[in-house]
Amino acid sequence: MKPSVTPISSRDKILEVAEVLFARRGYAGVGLREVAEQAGLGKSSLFHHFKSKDALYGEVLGQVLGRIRAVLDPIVGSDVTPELRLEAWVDGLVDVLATYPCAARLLMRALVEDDPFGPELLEVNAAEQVLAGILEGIHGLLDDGVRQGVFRDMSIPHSVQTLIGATVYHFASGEFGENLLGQPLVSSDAVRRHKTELVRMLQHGLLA
Amino acid sequence: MKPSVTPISSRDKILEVAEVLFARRGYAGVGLREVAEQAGLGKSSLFHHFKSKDALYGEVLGQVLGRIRAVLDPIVGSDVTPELRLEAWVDGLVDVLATYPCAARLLMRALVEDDPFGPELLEVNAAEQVLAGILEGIHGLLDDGVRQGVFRDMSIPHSVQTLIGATVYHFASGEFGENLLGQPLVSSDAVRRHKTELVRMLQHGLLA
DNA sequence: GTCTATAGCTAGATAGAC
DNA sequence: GTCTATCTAGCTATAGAC
Repeated sequence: MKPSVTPISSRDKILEVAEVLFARRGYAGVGLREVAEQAGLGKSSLFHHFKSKDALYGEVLGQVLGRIRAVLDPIVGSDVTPELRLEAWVDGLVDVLATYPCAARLLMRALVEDDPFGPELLEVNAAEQVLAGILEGIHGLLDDGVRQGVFRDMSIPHSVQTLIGATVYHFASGEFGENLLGQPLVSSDAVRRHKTELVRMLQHGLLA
Repeated sequence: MKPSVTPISSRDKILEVAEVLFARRGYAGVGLREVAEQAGLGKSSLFHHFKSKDALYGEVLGQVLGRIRAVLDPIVGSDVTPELRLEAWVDGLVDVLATYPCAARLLMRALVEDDPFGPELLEVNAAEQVLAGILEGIHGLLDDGVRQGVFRDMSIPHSVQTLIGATVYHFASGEFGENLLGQPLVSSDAVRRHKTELVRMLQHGLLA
């Protein structure tokens, strides 16, 4: 019998704990000592797997963005009306953000940074590319809808911003959001509710 | 003749530069050495005006939240329909975020923190109170609208989150948002457009 | 691939002269 | 109210033994 928990490589373990820590306290708020401790390694051993803190951060970000893109790409490429595609896009994004609770915070932190992705670094540029792909997808989706007359005329960039804000921020809001809601952000009830509210807002606004 | 630029106290100068730096790089990303330099003081002199970095951060946050609340409180207390009040609320919030470009970033960073406001500290608790007041205002506004039948039935906390995300995130998105829009976030054109898009979304959603 | 040791620097905060 | 000097502790990163 194989062990029920597959042992993972040190590299993956580092990525795993770094993801949690960067999400919780941001790039500058995390020291590699703590990452190493939680990964069960000496601090210096990190540098065997990642050549710098920036590189580690870039890989963490790229990994998270990759998971998101893997969910959204099939949706924007699917063969249904823009209206249904948008609904599925929101549904998929909310699901993936609720599934990986670090994702929203990492992404929100990155988007709010001055220089969104840090230095000119291989790992970092890769992450940027993935994000660009995601944006292209939702931009194209909205554009389709407008050109087919399904969506009203709109400023697509502003609507993309609104979509990001309404979805990513919500799951990035941590304790604050949970206090507001009175329940965990990722509880199945809260997730369902949030989807409903978003879709209704996108379809008909707030008016009765 | 008095000088055209009123000289400000060291204390105010410190708050001024700290606001910019905390907004740009977050609490952990800013060192007091840099704050002191930009304020034209030695590092130790900061501790004469603020007893710790936490206290300085708390005051910066409280000041910014105070400015926002000063704009929104009269609006939620005004004597018009919930629909018009919500429109004015969005209008006012967007204006104040566009007027003080640090505000959105500081606020978004604070909301995404684990522990939204840091340690149990006098200055920090004050900031929390101001935020609580702002939230109470918008909550009451939405509640009024629902009870009067002007707004559809909704989860008010989720809608508050969506409103925060759609407004605060947008102005906190810095370079990323400007690249997406192709123009400065706070240009009068972009601000006008964003207001229009938000109000239309809140009123009628995206559908044609 | 992991370790100890350490370099070189910066952090927040304090003491005490002026 | 501002300064210099200093403390302790943290940081990223490297060198080199095992």
